[in-house]
Parts: sequence; structure tokens; C-alpha cells
Amino acid sequence: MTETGEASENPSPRQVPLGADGEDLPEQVRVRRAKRERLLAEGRHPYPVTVARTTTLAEIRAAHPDLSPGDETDDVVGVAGRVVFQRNAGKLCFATIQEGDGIRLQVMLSLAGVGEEQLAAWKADVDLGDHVFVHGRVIASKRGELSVMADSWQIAAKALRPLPVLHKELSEEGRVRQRYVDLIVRPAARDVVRTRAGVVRSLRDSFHDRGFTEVETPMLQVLHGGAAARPFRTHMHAFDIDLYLRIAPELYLKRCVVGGIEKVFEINRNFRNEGADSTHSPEFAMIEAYEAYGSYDTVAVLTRELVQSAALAVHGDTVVALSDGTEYDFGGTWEEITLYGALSRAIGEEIGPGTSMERLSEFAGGLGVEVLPHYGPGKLAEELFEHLVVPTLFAPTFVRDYPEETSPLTRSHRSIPGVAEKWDLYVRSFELATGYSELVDPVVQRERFVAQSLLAAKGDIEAMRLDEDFLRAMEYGMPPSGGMGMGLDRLLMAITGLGIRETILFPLVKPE
RNA sequence: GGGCCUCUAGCUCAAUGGCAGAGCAGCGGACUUUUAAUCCGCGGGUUGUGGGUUCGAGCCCCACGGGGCCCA
Repeated sequence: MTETGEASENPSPRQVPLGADGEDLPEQVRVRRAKRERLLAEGRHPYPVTVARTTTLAEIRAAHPDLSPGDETDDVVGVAGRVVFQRNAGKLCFATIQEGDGIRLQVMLSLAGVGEEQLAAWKADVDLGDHVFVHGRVIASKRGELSVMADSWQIAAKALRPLPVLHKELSEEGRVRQRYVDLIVRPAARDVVRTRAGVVRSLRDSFHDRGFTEVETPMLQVLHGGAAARPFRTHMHAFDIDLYLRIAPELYLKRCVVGGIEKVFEINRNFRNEGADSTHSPEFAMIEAYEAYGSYDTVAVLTRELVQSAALAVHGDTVVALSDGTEYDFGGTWEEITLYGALSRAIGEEIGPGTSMERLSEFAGGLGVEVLPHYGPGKLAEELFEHLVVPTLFAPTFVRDYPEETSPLTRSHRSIPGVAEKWDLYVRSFELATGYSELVDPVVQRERFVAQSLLAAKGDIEAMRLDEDFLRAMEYGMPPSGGMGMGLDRLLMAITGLGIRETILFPLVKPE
């Protein structure tokens, strides 16, 4: 690590490492570095190993809920926190300190309490943003503010950069690039972290309650599979082979089901080498689950219950408050439509798996939907659906029975020719989850992979590759199964209304 | 990939083509009950980078880079 601050190759003026030549540093950083040096010179360490903290600020607030103005207690405590406000009068100094979860408490330092030397040192050494330790009695100030009246104090950790203005929001770029600062100054940023943790815990609880087993499957894969997406590629030197970061765990979770882990789930990261915008991140967390002797109907119920439980866990209600101030209702059972049925209603003409490429292309032309060379009628119908119907899907809606052509890992519908037993779940017009009756016939699966290879040859960079080991596993016999996948970041977006960059703690940003 | 907007002090933002400013933060001083403390005084800028037009550019033009929004 570069604690001593080696200069990087091309430091921008805003991000000069603190160990670099002092001349280029902002004035306030120079001042704080000088204070650090002075503390060291005086033998008062700016970064002590530890301080004698006895209680948290939250515990003090809980223990003394109703002191009257001017009350003093015999409760002697050692507290620590980051200084977020300072009000220094001549012989009496006030500061508001904040601990990690945002709880704040006032500390007071008086001439009578700490003596002339320590009071002068406080005024000279403490800056906004410093971590300080204060020892003293719990009191209420004359204005009734719960406080610790110091008998001694100590720097717990000196901050060398000034905090941003606490009364204005950081710019969006600042929030994302320096999330640690965002977390210090913006309570909503901390709330998102807790909400996300609550959702993940709720999901695991829901799975465990239903007898599912959690597994972790490879992220580095020799072949990428389980979804249609462009992968990240890397190289393993020991074997001298190219590897891919996984785009989905599906083919490994199915191997688990073959092996007898009949109810299995994974919550983990996927990587897709595509653009980044308000609903897409190159790395994103995914929930995937498989259930032997289930179908796309049983996993639809599972998915609804997962989402409803998560909403209950973080909002206490299936009607959730979104960040824009509106409410959204996840309650009850959810609407189900079929892809071809909804598309036919939108177009005003019966469309089905048998509708010709020519006819579909006519509609596409009229709507300005681009037809790429590798599109078949199924893919084009799906594109038309996304263009015409998806924007109207506000309430939670299961869209069922997708074209076989675009669903190479899904079994054909038990009674309707040309479509597969697959649904997508839409919430506020974005895709939240997908579910299948899994294709378990290894011969048909091989045929589907071969068809995908032909698409790849025609230039579809998202087409799937043939995975012989996966097919071998299928040939040992996979029980009839239902499977579902849901984006965790999107689930957060769905139940909070936030953008994906707010739900991910450290989203990828271009280097400065 | 295309279009539009944006980048100014540590932070958030101003500034008809004509002396680069404010609030908070900082530095010096006053103040023993403050709550974004107050009062007096003072510093702080390669206006994203590089070109160009102009007597004169933060502002106009071009290129590049970062960010945002919309479209594909």
C-alpha cells in the first residue's frame, strides 16, 4: 500500500497523494498535515492504537432519554466519534460528534473541566472530520442538549482532508467516486447499505425456510454459458488458457441438481461486458434458484414470495415507498399475460409463433424497430413486444410463454407448439426476474446449442457456446425442474426506486 | 455508436467577451451554554487538458478527457 504516499504517474491536481511535495496541496490539506506533524513532535500521537471508549453514542442516548436542561449525572463515559460541527467560544467549546451509523452527540470542553492547556490544544488541533475521544460526565446543556462534559480528550484519528459542506448534497460524480465521503455526510447513503443487507438476509431466510441449499459455483469458467451476453475474458498463466468471467451460474447450478442438490440457490456476482447505464452495471449480483420437480409455475410463486418478503423486511409492508415519493404495491397475486397474446392485442392482429418473418418485419419497419441479420421470427417478436408492450407494464406482471427460438435452455411448452415454458417478471417496465421449466432432455439440449452456434457464426456475439461437460451431466439424468433468476441490484431498485448506481456501493467508474 | 447538457476555491455554486466572486470550510482575533453558533479581520484559483479567434476568453470556435440525460 502507498501509505507513505508515493506519487502516482500522473496525479490530477485534485487527487495528489498526500505524501507528494507539499507545494501542490490545497491549503487546508497543508494545514492539517502541519497539525499532524506538530502532534507527533509533541508526543501526542495523531493515530493512537486505541482509545478508552466505554460506550457508544447510541447507548448514551438510550440511557438518558429525558434529562432536563442543566441536569448533571454521575455517568462517567469515554466516547469517540467524528467531529461534524464545531462551536468554539472562548472558554467553552462545543462539538457535535458522529459515530458510524450516523448517531450524533454533543461534547463540551470547558476551561474548568479540562484546564487551559487542553482547551487550547483542542482549539488548535481539532478540525472538522477528525475522530476524537472525549472522557467525562453525561450532562444536559443549559439548552437541554444531551452532552458529555469533558475532563480530558484525545485525538483518535486525524483527518487530513476537509469534509465537504454538510448542508449540500455532493455532486453525483462525487458521491460515486468517493462513496466513503458520501457515507459520512449523507444518511440516505447509509440507509441504502442497510436496506441492501436486509434484502439479502430476507432472501436467504426465504430460501432456507423452503429447504433450499446455498452453493457457490465458479466465477472463472472455461466456457461462459447460461445466458445470452458478451463475456469478459481473462488469461490463466499456470495452464496457459483463456478463461471467462461467468455471465450466469445456471449451467453449474443444474449440475448441482443432477447431483442431487434438488433445491439449490446462489446469490453472487455475474459479469457482462456491455454498457453501463441507469439499469445496467458490468458486474451485478444475481439470485438464481432451481427446484427439482418444480416448473415455471412453482418458481413464479417462489419469486413473488421472495420479493414480497424482501419488501416486508425493509418496509414492513408490501406497499413500498419509492425514492421519488410515490408508492408501489407488490401485494396480492400478480398479473399474468402471454407474450404473443399481449403482442397481438398491441398490434391489433393475431401474432403467434407461426407468424412469418416477412409479416413481423413489416410491423418492425412501421415502428422503427431495427431488424438485425441474425434475428429469427421469435427474436423479432420479442423485440416488438419490448417496444410495444413493456413500456405499459407498470404493476408486477409475469409475461409467459416466450418463443422457443430465444430460450435455448427452456423446455418447450407442454401443449402450445413453438413457445417455451418461460416467463419474465416486469416491474415498472423493467425486467426484474425470469423463470423456466428447465430443459432436461440432453438430446434436445444439444440441438439447441448447435442452433446457437449457427447464430454465433452469423455474428451474434451473445449466442451461447456448446458445453460438452454440461451435456454430459444432463446425460446422467436431471429431474424435471423449475428455475428462476433475479437481479439483486434490480430488486433493490424495484423496492426503493433508486438507480442502479445508488444500490451498488462501489459502482465501476472510469478512472480519473 | 449518435444527439444534447455539463466541468470555476477543499465542498456547493455565481460571474453581458472587459478587475474571477459568494456561502460553508480554512487562517488570525473576541467570546463559559452553543445547535449549520455569532462578531471583526485575512488568505485561498493553471476556470478539466491542448489548440484557435480576439486589443482582450471562465464566456466564442476546434480537438481530447471526465460526468449526466436522451436515443440506438
